[in-house]
Amino acid sequence: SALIPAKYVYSRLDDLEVGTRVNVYGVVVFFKQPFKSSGTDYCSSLKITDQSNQRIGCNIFLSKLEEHPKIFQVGDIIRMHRVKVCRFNDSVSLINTFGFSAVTFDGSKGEPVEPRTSCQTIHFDEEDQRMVEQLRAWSFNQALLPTAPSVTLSTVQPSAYFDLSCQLLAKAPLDSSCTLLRVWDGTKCPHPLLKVLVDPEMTEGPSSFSPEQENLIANVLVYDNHVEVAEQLKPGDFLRIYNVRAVLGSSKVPGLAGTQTLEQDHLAFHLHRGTAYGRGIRVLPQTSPTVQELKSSHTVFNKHSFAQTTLGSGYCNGTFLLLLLLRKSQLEYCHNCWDYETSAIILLLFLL
DNA sequence: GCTTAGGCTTTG
Repeated sequence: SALIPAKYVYSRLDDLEVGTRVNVYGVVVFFKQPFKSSGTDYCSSLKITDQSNQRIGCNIFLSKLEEHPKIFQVGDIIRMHRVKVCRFNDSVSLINTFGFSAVTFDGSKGEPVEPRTSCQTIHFDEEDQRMVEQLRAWSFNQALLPTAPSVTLSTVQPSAYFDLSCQLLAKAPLDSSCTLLRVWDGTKCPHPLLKVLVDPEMTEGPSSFSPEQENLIANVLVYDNHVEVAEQLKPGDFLRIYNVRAVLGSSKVPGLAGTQTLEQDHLAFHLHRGTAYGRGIRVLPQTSPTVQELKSSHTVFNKHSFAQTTLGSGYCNGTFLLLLLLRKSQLEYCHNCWDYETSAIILLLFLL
């Protein structure tokens, strides 16, 4: 009867028989955010392991992005129902089949066991609770979770590849294959940050910020396949940008008909084309520990909250810009500097 | 309509 709850049996990863359809639990040791395949679906590519120490590759094809497993970092735990065991070359891999479902969990010992899923009605019982806790304990002993503190704008080393957790403030397409994401994480980068000149008309979100804010904002250039993902992002979103590269030195920036000059010795951030090394962008939910941490440990999100920096309309907008302009002119009078940003503010004042 | 990808020796 449909009223009898399903009892799921989970296969160990060293006990997968090619051709069968199984349910599995595993710790994520590698993953790519869903990307467009050359077929009709998005593909999530990941590798998992369990107490058997086998490492099994999985490919999940689903047309709807929201149905893909919500994997945020290596060490996350994933449960998959109805995957087919395949053989590719000489190794066993898993692929989703009809009725597939995936649920993920934070992999840290002691964290509450909260299933992450887009599905409203998931099966989750005491056995699942136990499975997650056992995998967490095992994974902790195997040191499968990243232990080093995450890299921030204040600790990033030039020429490093790293995962950046941040808030998106504004974005602008620079050309057909490159989009600028203006982000901050609440920390101050010790290196001067690359400035990018963009057409305010093309910018989503504020097109200028106070000088104090500008000092905290990193410009991330995302290329090719990431442009499409960037289009879906909204200013205010919390993001993790995977395998972003910090580049110190001169940077050629596309846009404004190629007029942007090289800026020497500024730190630029690039998300290169492709999905190698897990390159990609993910929106983090408000409930994620990372977002909670960003909000609580860095007062910048409260002091200069996004709502306050977002330009409204009419009178308030004009007042905000006027104050911004006055503050800018005070700050810059001694430098005898009247930059593009100031000109843009004046232009906007006239338009309002 | 029943494939798609099958990490990875990055770099505008």
